[in-house]
Amino acid sequence: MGVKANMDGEKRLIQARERVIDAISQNMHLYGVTESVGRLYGALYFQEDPMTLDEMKDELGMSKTSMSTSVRNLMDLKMVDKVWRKGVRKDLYQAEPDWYQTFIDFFTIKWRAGVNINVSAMEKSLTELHLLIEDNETDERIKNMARVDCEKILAALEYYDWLNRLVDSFESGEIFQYIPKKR
Amino acid sequence: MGVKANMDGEKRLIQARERVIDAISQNMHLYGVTESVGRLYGALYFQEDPMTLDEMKDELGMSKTSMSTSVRNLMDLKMVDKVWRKGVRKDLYQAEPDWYQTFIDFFTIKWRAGVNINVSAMEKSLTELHLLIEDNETDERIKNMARVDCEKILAALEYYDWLNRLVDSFESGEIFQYIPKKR
DNA sequence: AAGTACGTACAGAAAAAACTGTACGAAGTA
DNA sequence: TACTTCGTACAGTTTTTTCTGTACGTACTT
Repeated sequence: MGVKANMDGEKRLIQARERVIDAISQNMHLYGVTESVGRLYGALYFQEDPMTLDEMKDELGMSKTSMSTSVRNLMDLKMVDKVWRKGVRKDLYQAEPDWYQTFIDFFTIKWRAGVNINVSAMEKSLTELHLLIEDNETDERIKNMARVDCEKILAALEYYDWLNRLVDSFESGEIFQYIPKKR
Repeated sequence: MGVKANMDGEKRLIQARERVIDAISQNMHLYGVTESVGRLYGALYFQEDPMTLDEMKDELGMSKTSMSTSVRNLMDLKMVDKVWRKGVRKDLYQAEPDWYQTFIDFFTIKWRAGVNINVSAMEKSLTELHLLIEDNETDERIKNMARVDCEKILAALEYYDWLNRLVDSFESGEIFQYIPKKR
């Protein structure tokens, strides 16, 4: 078997990987993750061993600084873990291989953040609107607008309660009772 | 009741709205939607009547061009509908008020797009990897790597099948059997 | 048919973000 | 203790995205 054939085989392998990595990063980009960060996750996913920052930098042809921030980004999303290996001084990172878990972590993190932002703002505004409605000084027209706004906010809060319960069922794995992993 | 009190009431109302609108736009920003687009959705949500592009432009203090593209953006996400009103020549837009539906549309659109991107890339690469494995010319080391990659891709495809079924349960409303709207 | 209002394509300007290189602190090594 | 190695904070640059103004096609009005 010639060297040429090997080279070719390796090239074909890399190309097949690259296509999938591109798709992964495009996909992640849909949810506001940089394509570079997505490619890094893809590279880590296919890499057999955990990688150091320097290896990532060589693999993606980017600066070490970028690798540092990108990998931290992925860690925040729980898509990558730092691993320890005896005798290795550098930090090692590996991709979380369980995509079910990755999906759940990714969205529960974001959804909970969103719920928190919105619920606290809405509760605060709701209180203010009630004060406004109960205030005798308030113009009747304004009162009516405030009442409508209260209704809208209450409807939204009800939805956020639902979203919270959805997230709970993701986190607890209860969702897999309803939508099983394997058909 | 003095004019001053009215003004004040209106200001308080607007402030309460503004806080919620900010939270909404921050939230939407988490998923890669521009903050301006988010604020526009928020404005439409609280506006009692459907709005024209010119009204939006005045409300947000931005160009009409931006309103045109932003509102189209929101329509693509099914967060805003164009409505028709007798005798009104301008296009009118209103926010979809049902947040359950908005949530479902938003994520099913994105998830389906992601599934399609990834599944087609993975199937193509999977075929190529199988050819590589079956090719006698291929170096054994490469074959082994290809086998590992195949496993990873198959695991991912299984996950995408699950995601597709999850999306189905969102679209059909079946999810509300498991996670009911009201407690 | 001429005039006006409306929405959007497009090119360029402004703003935001992603990325890099330098510098430095922490932690290991000799 | 002096010397490396490593990771990241930060400032500045590059790239990308967002936003605006102009211009034009369509459709309504007179």
